[in-house]
Amino acid sequence: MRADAQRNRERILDAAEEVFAHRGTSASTEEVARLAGVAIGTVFRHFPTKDDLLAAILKRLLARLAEEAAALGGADGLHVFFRRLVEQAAAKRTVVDLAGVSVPGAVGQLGEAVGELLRQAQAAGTVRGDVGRPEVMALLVSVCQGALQGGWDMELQERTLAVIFAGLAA
Amino acid sequence: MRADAQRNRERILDAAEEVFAHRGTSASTEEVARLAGVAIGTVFRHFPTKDDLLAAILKRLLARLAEEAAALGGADGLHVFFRRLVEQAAAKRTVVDLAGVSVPGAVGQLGEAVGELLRQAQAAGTVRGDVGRPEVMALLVSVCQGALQGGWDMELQERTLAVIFAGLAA
DNA sequence: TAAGATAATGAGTCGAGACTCATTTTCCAA
DNA sequence: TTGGAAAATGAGTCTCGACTCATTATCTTA
Repeated sequence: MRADAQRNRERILDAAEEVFAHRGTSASTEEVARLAGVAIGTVFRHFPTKDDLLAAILKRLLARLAEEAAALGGADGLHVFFRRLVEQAAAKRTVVDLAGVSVPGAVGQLGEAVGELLRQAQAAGTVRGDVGRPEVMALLVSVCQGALQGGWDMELQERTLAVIFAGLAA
Repeated sequence: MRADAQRNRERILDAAEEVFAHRGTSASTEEVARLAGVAIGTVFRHFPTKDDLLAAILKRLLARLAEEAAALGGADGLHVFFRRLVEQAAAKRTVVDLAGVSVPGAVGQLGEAVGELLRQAQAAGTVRGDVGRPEVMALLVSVCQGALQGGWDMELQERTLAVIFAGLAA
């Protein structure tokens, strides 16, 4: 791959992440191109359809989250991760909007990391033993969606998470 | 209002609810007209913009939910309502998609009804006293969103709600 | 029942945004 | 350097869906 192509690909991904985070996935490809400082044709050379572009940034986002999750651990790693995700969701739209797009494997990777956080929390006695990974993932997704939608303030976020943490607690 | 106009208005609302529930709010007005057995111009005579149509069915939906909530009560009325909402969300998309549209008053009405359910549950000792209406509403919205997105099966739904109920429990 | 008001019709306008491609520019290997 | 392959450009095409309006049909009241 030529050097300029590589560079532009990165720029486009960065711009897309920014634009879609603020305006939602219905923002136009044109706008992404403008922010990336690139012609629209260039965007479509790298990502033949808009969905390809969305899938690419979703993959990046999920990988990044999985990495973050993997870096945490201990008794309250799961709690920290929960809180962090919700904060991101409230600020940006991307992760949440993207649920329609499918990126084989990427979700699984995040699931693994969350599963590990859950295991550690259970080992530390912070979380009940009979809670499974699926419902933790479901709760994560739900709360992100809710936070995005409702535009929660800090207090509401705390109170809502408090209920969920209480439900998870041993 | 002429009799035919009244009849068509109802047909359009019913059709819109059906169409948007299945295909999401991005379904075309054309399709609503087709299902209602009416020309597209008729839809726009009754609802000048698509948003007006969306607002109208949202208002109906919220009123219906508020009514349902008001009809419940007792120690586990809140739990029943939770479960019912989540089931609806998993089957239809409308309520959830519509979060962008605003219908002054309608949400407040639902909030009242849920607040009453919460009060009764707390009086019966089924729910902790320090839980407030805002976080209950937030949880409701979140779980509906999550269920819609994730296409939860029965088991996942139960397990997820179990965590939340445990968090609410006294 | 007939006139006039109200409503329905649906082909057509308009704008937006995804995507194309002939042309021009940039890179890089020899 | 330079030739040719790879990439970028951006005006233009195409589709889709919201919305309009001149015309036709239907209701209702006197």
